[in-house]
Amino acid sequence: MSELTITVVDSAAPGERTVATGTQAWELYAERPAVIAARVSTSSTTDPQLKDLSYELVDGDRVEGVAIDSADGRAILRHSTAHVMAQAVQELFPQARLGIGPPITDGFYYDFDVPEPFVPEDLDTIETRMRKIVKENQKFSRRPVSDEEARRELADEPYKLELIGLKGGVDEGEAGEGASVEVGAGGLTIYDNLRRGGELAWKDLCRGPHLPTTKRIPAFKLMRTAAAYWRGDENNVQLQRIYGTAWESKEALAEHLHRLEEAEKRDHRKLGRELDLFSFPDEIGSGLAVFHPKGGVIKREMEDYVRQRHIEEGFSYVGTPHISKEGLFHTSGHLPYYEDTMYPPMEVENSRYFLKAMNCPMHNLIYRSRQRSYRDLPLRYFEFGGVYRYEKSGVVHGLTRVRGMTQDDSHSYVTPEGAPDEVKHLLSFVLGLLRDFGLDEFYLELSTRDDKNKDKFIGSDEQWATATQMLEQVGDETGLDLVADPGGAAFYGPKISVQARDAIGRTWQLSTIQYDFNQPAGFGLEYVAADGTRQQPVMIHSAKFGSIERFIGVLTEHYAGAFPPWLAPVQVEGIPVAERHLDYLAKVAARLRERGIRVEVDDSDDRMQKKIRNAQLQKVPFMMIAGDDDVAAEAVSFRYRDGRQDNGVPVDEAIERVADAIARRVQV
RNA sequence: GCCGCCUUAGCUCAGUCGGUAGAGCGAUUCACUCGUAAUGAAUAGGUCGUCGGUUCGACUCCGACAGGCGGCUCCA
Repeated sequence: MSELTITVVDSAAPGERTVATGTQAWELYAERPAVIAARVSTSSTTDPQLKDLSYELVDGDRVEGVAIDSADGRAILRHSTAHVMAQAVQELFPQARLGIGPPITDGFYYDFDVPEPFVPEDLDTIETRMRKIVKENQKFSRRPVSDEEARRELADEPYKLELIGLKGGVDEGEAGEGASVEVGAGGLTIYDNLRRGGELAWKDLCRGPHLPTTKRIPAFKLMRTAAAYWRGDENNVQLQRIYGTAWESKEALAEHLHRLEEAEKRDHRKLGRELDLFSFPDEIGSGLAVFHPKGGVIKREMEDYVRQRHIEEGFSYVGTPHISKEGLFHTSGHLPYYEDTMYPPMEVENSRYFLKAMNCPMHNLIYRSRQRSYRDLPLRYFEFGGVYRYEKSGVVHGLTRVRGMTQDDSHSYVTPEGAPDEVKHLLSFVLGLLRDFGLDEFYLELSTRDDKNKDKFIGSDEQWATATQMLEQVGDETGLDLVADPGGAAFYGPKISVQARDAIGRTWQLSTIQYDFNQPAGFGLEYVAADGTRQQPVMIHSAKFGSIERFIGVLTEHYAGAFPPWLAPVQVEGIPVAERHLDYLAKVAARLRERGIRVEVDDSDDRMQKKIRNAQLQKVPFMMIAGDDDVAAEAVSFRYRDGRQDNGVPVDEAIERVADAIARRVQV
């Protein structure tokens, strides 16, 4: 039994004191957890319930209490729940062999090798068994073992044996955030689940830490099953994975499930149908979006604004075709890397044509169409380029992962010395644009070359180092968090990408700024420098939204379909109280239309309450209602999406109010 | 691409043991003319995803394909 010291933070008498050591401490902890006032957050110390839920963090021989509602605490809770699940699975399916079972964001999973995949009913059975194990209050008992002992004890677990062989090299935490649950690093440990009286119920090779006992799991639920490749490699066998979630209280679990429901309500695929924005007809093909009139409005408004902003920032709007002979993609260097993600080529008059998957090669040809001087630089091209990528069938997802998309693609050609300024300029431009669309929480990601697989990337060590360093510096200057993404670079150069957080806290990779020293070489791009010599420009790729389709999907979820007025497909819905007010509203609507405002008047024979409901469900920002009182006063009555009302607003003022909200691009 | 699940009216979904189908919403028509989230009635609407197989008979069982969903892998 390892040495154990329990330290206590007493809120009444500040300072730590040791209350027990060794076996005595273990017993004290297991039997009377509430006695141990653990090191919990200020808000929790007054809550006896939370105190009771605090648990130990095993770090060598030292034990500290940690609040169960902290990030670390939840990770340990979830990992412990994963153990309980694995125990339940092995009790019910003795043939099941164990993979790994780490905590992830909001939950946990455990992988199993089973003869038959789990069916939904199995989850219920497993969950029931888990509740029994929790109720039994089994003790998680840590036991350091030698390699040999571990091999002997886990002889039936081939995957665990493989992990032992990789001691120190496998990190279960890799699969998600939260506690890093390394197997091995400092010698192996086995966790025994002991029933009352010390009878061994189950064991697992694991570094821990865990809760003291299973009863300390307050609330959990199994979510779904899925297949996953062993150790994440598609050449390996697929194991059956069960996902679950666990929380510090029943309430927290309920809140989590509620959040999932809310997220589901804003799913752009659902809203896209309900708001009649877009569809994916089977007849056209997977991942190929069709925009309906209302989605078309959003797309057009977006594109118009984005085009205007690019022109203001010194870009020239260009246009290029959707297909090209294959030679172009050889010149650019793309073909060997991406042929399997391009649609198969078509043969025409002895040439092979590809649907383009990127626009840069064509922009390079515009650059090369005449001689360029250093005085011309930076030269900036921009277009909405339709590109097609033959994504694997299993990855297509609504508008966020499609096979045909419109990239807001731009390329800046600069002198090598001018590159840092250009990147800086692009970065601030991008962030400004995203803010215009209501996104204002960001962090940056710096994607660099994978130094272990240098052959996957073109260019010299020095080129990569210089470019990477430059991007890093510019990224740092924004003051935003800069997260490293080793190996995530394009084959032609490193990139900075902007990750934006949406209204419910999810992050999306949107803009990318990519440094490219390779395509200019491949295309033989040059400019005449001040000294008359020919020099090679640097090319900087940038997409502000990645793709228009994807961004519309993200915005739909961000706004939950309630687009700000300037983007709303219908900006004003005219609702007559009775049929006799229709003519009056039609005249008001005509005046709105003169101002370029998108207005509809509901002339159906529904009751006004129903019309309001319909407009509300369509998330129209302004409902303009007119009845006898309004007609008499030459006024209208507003109802907004949040239910606010504003009665008897004079027509002139009402029109200005709507026009103003649209012009200012604000949310209402 | 891989694993599992799913596909019935425009939408959301029922459909028992293999004997060719139902509801609500929506649509259409009629009546009602109403002050801030659903007025009432009637009518229409289906090769049960597609193709093939088993069967006297297939929405139902089997297979292939297409599309979708959840993951894995991938994401220039």
